[in-house]
Amino acid sequence: MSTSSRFAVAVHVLTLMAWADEEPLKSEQVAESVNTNAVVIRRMLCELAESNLVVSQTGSMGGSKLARLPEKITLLDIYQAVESRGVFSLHRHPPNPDCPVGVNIGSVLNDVLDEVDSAVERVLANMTLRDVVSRLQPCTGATNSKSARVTANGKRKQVARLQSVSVRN
Amino acid sequence: MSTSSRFAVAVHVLTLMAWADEEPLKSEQVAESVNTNAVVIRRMLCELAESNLVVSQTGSMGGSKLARLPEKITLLDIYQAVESRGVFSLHRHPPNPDCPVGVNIGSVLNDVLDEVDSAVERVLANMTLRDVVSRLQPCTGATNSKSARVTANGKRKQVARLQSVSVRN
DNA sequence: TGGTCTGTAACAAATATAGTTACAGTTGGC
DNA sequence: GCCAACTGTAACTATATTTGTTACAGACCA
Repeated sequence: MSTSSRFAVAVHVLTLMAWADEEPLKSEQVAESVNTNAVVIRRMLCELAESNLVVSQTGSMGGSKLARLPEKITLLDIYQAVESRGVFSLHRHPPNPDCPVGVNIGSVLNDVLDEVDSAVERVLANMTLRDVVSRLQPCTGATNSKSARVTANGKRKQVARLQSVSVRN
Repeated sequence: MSTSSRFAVAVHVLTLMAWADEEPLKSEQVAESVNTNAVVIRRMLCELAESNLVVSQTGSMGGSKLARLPEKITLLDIYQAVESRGVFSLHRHPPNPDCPVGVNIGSVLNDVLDEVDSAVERVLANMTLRDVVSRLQPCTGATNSKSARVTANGKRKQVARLQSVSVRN
């Protein structure tokens, strides 16, 4: 479905900043960890800044850091900052309005897809950046996090989630 | 996120067949309602047939119809038949393995994304094709459907879900 | 046997995302 | 003030994915 890795990259970026604590990170540094171009990172940082998740400073000695504590940033905040559309789309071209099904299916589907979106948002709202950091380094403190919730994940997809298309070739 | 309308089209196609009752529909007829090419429909019907949701017959007087009653087909069945991947993807290229965050973020994200996928599947499993048909024509019987559930959908997305990109221009 | 279908291959078009180059503007240190 | 090191952003290319189209082999019924 989704051909976009924007959410994954955004979580990665913000996790780096949570990890770096208050130290501002340069787009080059972040790009190196994400393994992409620094401009891609800067574009994303602009979106994250618009949603007040990071603050950036231009000029020498500049860089970006979190706008608030990791426990105050949910994955839903991140999702909404970088993904514009819901998880499914409707028809590319509108269905035939002369067909009794075609004329009405759109609104029925809209309701269904809104339900799906809400379910996704509920899951993401229940996890914070702090939880992600805690799972990254379980030895570190952060005892009052909700990271246990993450452990309770369901079954695996049949189709393995690959980290890269290059792996497929 | 999703650039694919496959799920929406698949629900539309199967709704037409539920509407047509036992009458087999030709791919041309279906294509006319969906407003697309008949080959696109036939491709999708092949996938739906592989998942045992429809049966098709070749030759003159041929066509496709549901393989079982609409109340025995959930939206999850349809989703799994036509959408191969989960709702989010990971990085296009693997992150830097020399970075403590980069090397571990993939597995943390996988857990999160599995949770999201499960939530989506739970929603879709709770609605059947019969429910969709009921919502399409509220005057018709089908009193024992779960269609009331659909009404309880959450808030609307900020970005309206458009039926067509052409509307944007 | 001919007309009407499906199944499928091969390709073109449209769309979206990611990556790249280039450069204006901001900032801090000297 | 000037230089070096940053961000912000435009313009473009590359890549991937989905959708649409044409063409045709094979199935089936009358």
